[in-house]
Amino acid sequence: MEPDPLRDHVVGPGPVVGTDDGTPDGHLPLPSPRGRVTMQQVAAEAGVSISTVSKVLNARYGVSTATVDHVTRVIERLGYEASLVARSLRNRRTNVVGVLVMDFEPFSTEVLKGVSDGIHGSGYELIAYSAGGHVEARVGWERRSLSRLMGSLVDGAVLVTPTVTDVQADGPVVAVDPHTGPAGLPSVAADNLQGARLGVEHLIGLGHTRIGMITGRSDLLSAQQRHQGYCEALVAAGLPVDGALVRSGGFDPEIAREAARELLSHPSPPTAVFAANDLSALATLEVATELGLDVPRQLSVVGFDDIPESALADPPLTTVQQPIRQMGREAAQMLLALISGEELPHRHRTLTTSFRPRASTAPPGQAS
Amino acid sequence: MEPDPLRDHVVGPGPVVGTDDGTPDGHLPLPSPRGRVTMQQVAAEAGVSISTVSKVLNARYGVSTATVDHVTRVIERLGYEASLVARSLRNRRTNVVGVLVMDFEPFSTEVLKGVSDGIHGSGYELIAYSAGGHVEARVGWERRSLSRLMGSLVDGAVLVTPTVTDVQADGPVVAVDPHTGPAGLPSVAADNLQGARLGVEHLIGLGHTRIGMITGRSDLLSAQQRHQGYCEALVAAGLPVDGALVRSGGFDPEIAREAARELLSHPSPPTAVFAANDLSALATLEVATELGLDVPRQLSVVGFDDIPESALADPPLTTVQQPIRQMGREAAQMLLALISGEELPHRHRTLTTSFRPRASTAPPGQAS
DNA sequence: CTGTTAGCGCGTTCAG
DNA sequence: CTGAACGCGCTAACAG
Repeated sequence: MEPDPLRDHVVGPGPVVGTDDGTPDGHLPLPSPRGRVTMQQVAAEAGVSISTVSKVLNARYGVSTATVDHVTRVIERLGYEASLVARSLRNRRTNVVGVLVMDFEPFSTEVLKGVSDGIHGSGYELIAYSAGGHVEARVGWERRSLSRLMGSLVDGAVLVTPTVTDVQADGPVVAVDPHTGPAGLPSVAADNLQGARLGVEHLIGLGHTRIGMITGRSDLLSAQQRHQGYCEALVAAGLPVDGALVRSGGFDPEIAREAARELLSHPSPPTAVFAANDLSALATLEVATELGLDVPRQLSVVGFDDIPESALADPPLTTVQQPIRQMGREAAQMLLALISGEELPHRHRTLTTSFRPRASTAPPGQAS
Repeated sequence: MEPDPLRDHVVGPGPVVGTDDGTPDGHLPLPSPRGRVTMQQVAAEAGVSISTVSKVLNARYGVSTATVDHVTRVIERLGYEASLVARSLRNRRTNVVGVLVMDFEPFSTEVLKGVSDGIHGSGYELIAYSAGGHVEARVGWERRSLSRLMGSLVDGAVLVTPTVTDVQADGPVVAVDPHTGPAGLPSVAADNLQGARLGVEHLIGLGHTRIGMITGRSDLLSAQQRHQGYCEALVAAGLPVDGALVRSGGFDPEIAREAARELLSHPSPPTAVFAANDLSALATLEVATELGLDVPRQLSVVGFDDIPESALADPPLTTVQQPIRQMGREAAQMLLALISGEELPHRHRTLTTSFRPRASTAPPGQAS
């Protein structure tokens, strides 16, 4: 525990680690014995055959204790570890589950944490994969990812906000915040309809009558339901549903920013905005600041999700909480059940949402 | 945009998707032609050979336009996508970078977001891998993970809070929040020493004289430096450094909770606690609540990290901010440079920290 | 008890 | 212009 002043103890630049066996131009990537230790090398070093090493690794019967000991020692010394890839190619089972996301943003990473919780202690390892937000493949990324991973790298997968509904699951797959349409995949979702009503009713309760909305990715059930909840709450309060106050934000900060700009530049702008997710709400807050609008005195903003970031906003965002992390946990449990061939008690799980008042909402017209 | 009332449109339980071709007991996992579409099938369907399909996929010369067209169509129709695993095994390059973490907790997921930002538009895909917090392998998990992935699945890796220093990098590797000891790996870190001083000086400035600390994982440079900063700040203010007020929390909520309990049950307990990371600080807040202590009136708490969750705490946590996400970005850039064989301008990058006052600190003795 | 052999799915020569 | 053959690292049958 003796604190030692090692900082900046830089031992010279040294040779860069990079492509040490310079394969000049991707011309002939010879399988030169690089850093990776393979079974081949272990076998050679130990003076046994490859299959013996394999047997030792997998604790198969038919190997003398002496050999086991010897090989084990060599493995230790060489720091050998089986290549996940090679093993996956050979075996049907990999003991790895995947979380497939379009991008690593707050929602998907919260789900990831939940899935991580959910598989804890199950002996499974976890891989999260993102196709990198390639623009060309915004629709259908999950089919691509699934094809690339499922059945070879992972035993099952959790799909976060998939863009299509007809993902022919070649294996155990669970969707979180699923696509709209006849429920195909087993899924976990929040009660978006009720949540949206909670959020909008709060604004109505404060006295707002011109309430705008920035909607989400129109292909997602959640986005549709949040929009529907918005409409229902307005109707229930006897307020008109004005299409001019609704803009699409696509669950995307950039698009939402543009939507907010349009909404707030309206001749008679809304005094409150309900955003379909927190990222859009946060974007709205930024736009409001740009336009010199004071939140919440001149503009109220309500989000949806309650991602951790929303509390960091200025002002802290009033939002509708959905238990994202728990959704991940549930999805993990369903997935594990599917993998082990169990019957699911329910193919679709809906968790309740709750209202989280913070500081981005207030009664209208305090500007005067 | 027509909201449609599809919720709970459950189309009956239906047969579970599970192990459809029931391999009874893992006995003989025959390579039965399962869901996954392979090149073999594409070739058969298109009436060409496998290699032709491969050439079409990789846009190689030597295939007639007609064939290309035909094969492409079949690929489309079958929804074929090359298996990442098989391809990785064959090729040296995979166009995938990895983020290797011990566990998916707030810090590592923030780094993940940063890396994701950093590789955006580079054409690389991103995989995050966690060995699942297997208890047996708490030390040395990174060597294991690295061996399993590097050189076959990923072209390079970002290691988050590695436990050992001698990771013989068989390839491009960058560490975030590195291990203590002579700087081996290229790394990205925050100025922990200064940050810790900022946090403790704040407490001293408020008038605290009995300031406890919950330290971090003693093998990490960051933890050591934060402890050192704590000591230095006390000494600089002429305060005694009391070992009885220091407990190890190991950057782990459970351990930290225990440490906090001990610290606060001390005969003459500290009036303020500086925790080596936010997770520990959050645990301390919980313990304080359990013990009926009012924060910040009876106890002040300062954390370190500024993970998004810290603002959600009750009360919102005063902490030292380190730019975690940016650290991920920097690490990604360094990694990409290493992969493409460039020389690094600097092997070690240190980012500055800043103080984030929130509501978990106040002058001492307001309880009276 | 140990070594040999045959692929897993794909990319890449090298002959037809 | 196309197809057969080989090997990436590993595992599971089958011989020795």
